[in-house]
Amino acid sequence: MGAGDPVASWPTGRLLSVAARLVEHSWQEFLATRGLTHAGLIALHLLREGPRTQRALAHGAKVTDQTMSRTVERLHRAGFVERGVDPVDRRRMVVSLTDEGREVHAEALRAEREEPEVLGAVRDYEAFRRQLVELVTVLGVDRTTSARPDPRG
Amino acid sequence: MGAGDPVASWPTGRLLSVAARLVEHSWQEFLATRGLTHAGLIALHLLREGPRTQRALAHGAKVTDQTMSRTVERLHRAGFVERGVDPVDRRRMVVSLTDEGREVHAEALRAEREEPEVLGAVRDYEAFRRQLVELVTVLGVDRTTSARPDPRG
DNA sequence: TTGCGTTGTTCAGCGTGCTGAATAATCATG
DNA sequence: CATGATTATTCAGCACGCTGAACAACGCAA
Repeated sequence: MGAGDPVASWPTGRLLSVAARLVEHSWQEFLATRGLTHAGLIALHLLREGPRTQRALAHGAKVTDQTMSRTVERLHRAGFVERGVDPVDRRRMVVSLTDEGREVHAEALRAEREEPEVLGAVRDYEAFRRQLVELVTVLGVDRTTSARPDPRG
Repeated sequence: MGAGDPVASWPTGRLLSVAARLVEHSWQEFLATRGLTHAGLIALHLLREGPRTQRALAHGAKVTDQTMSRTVERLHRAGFVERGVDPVDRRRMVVSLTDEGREVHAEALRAEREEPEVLGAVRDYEAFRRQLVELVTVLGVDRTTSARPDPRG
């Protein structure tokens, strides 16, 4: 029994963090058996409508460029994405899905739809999600390397 | 502008994870200037009513023993906790707050109360928190090393 | 063309989570 | 008392987030 700790007294950030871990944990088996990870899955998701640069992926996933760099590298090692230098701007890496990547992402979407079992714990699930989306949208305006508040003096 | 990524289509686990990061990020300055971290703060919080073993802390924080081991080690290095071997059971490490630890925790509590600015993004904040608490409570029954579902045959 | 600021990616290093495995102390048994 | 299982902690190693810094390619201006 999980006794003795009044979770209700935790700061919201910690609640979110623990909730995230617990929910993502329920995906571990699915992901592990496919050689995929949470971070990778979001990148795949962002690539579903066509190739993107790493920076675009980082921005879309709301992580830093550095983090996305490693995520893409991992996805590439696993064979889920292809990377190539953008001929127009050779600084850029253009990332695109492989067939395997597209396949595993489709499978994840299916599993996602079929397994909301875990979230049965939440009463008004839709409202809860809306609030999360709102929070992420408002706070997550920028999560890139250059996160200066005011570039102009 | 945070454009081009329909956050609303993300899986809930990822939404939680990003929300957690964004909210915790808003605490970074406070924590960094005190040589404290998110993980450490929860441990301090759990110690406010007296000494605890590391395992108890891990259980309370819903992390593994291994993770708590490092967290406590860091807190100790920073001078916020004292560790000692339990004379009754010499396997156990008994962790207790130092004066500095108690002080910084009190300060954090104050700051927490004064700065819900960030969460202004959430409409029904109290309901949101209740849902989080519920989620964590239901899913987070056990997060220890020994996570066998049913010890009895 | 040279020079310099900007941009896109990567490297280094740290904190926090995990799993698996080692170690040490305790408990339970013979 | 020896033996083995359990318990509490730690070590090793990985994933994923961050910051700071390095680097190459681009863009613009002199």
